[in-house]
Amino acid sequence: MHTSSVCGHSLPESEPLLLDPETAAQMAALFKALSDPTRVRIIAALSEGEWCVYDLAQILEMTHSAISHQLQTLRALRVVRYRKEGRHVFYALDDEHIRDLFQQSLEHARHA
Amino acid sequence: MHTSSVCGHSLPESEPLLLDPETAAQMAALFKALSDPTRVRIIAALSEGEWCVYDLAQILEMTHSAISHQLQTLRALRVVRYRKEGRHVFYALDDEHIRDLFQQSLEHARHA
DNA sequence: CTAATATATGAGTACTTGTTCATATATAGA
DNA sequence: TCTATATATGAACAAGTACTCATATATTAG
Repeated sequence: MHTSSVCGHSLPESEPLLLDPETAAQMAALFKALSDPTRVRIIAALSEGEWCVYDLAQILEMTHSAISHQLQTLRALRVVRYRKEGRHVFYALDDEHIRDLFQQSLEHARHA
Repeated sequence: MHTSSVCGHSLPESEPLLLDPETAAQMAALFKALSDPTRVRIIAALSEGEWCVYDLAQILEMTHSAISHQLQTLRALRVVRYRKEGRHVFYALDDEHIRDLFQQSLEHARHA
C-alpha cells in the first residue's frame, strides 16, 4: 500500500515540481505559435521588420489566404500586431519574448 | 508590373529573411515538443530530475498509458532519454536546450 | 460610379493528435 | 513455477489543424 511512491528517489518536498495546469496550458499555447513551419517562417520574416500580407505571401510562396489565416492565429495568440495603411495591413511581432525564443532555437538548429 | 513588391518598404538584400523550409520544419518540431500541456508538465517534472513512468503518472494524475505515449513522442523528438532499472524505466531530459527554452518561457509566463 | 487590388473569413476536407481501452511484454517476488 | 507490478503499444475515436476554394469587405484608381 503506497499512495505516493517515488521509486526509491526522494522528492524535493519544498519544490513545486508539478506545474499547475493553468500555467502549463499558458506555456503550451505560447509554444504552439511556433510549432508550425509556416508560422516559424512568418515569424522569421517579421523578426526583420514589419510586412504586409501581400509580401509575406510572396516571400513564403504561399497563397494570401493561407498566410492570412495563420496571421489570424498569431493575432489570437497575441504574437503579432497589425497596422492598417491604405489597402495594406502591416504585421509585426508584438511579443518580444517570441523573438527571443525564435532566436535561441534558431541558433540551436543551426549547429545541432 | 512587379514581381517582388515590398509595399514601399526596402528589402534588406543581404539578409536571409526567409528561413529555408528545412530549418523551419526542424524548429517547428522542437517547439511541438512543448506545445502540449501534458508534455510541458512532464518536462517541468523532469527538469527537477529523473522520474519513472509510474511516478510521473501519479504526479500528473493521469493514466500510465497516456504518460507512456507522450514519453514515446518525446523520445522520438530526442527530448528525453531513458534508463532501465528493474521493472522501472527512468526518464530524464536529454536535450539541455529544451530546459533553457522551458525555463525562459516559464519566467515569461509567471510575470506576463 | 466601376474595376482592380488587398485582406478577411466561412465552409469543406484531409490530415494530425491526445486520449482511452485492451492487450502484450518484461521483471520481481513468493 | 505463478502472480503481481511496471511499462509499452496497437486500435479506435473525438477533437483540432492547415490548407483550398469561394466569397465578402474595404480601399484606391480611373
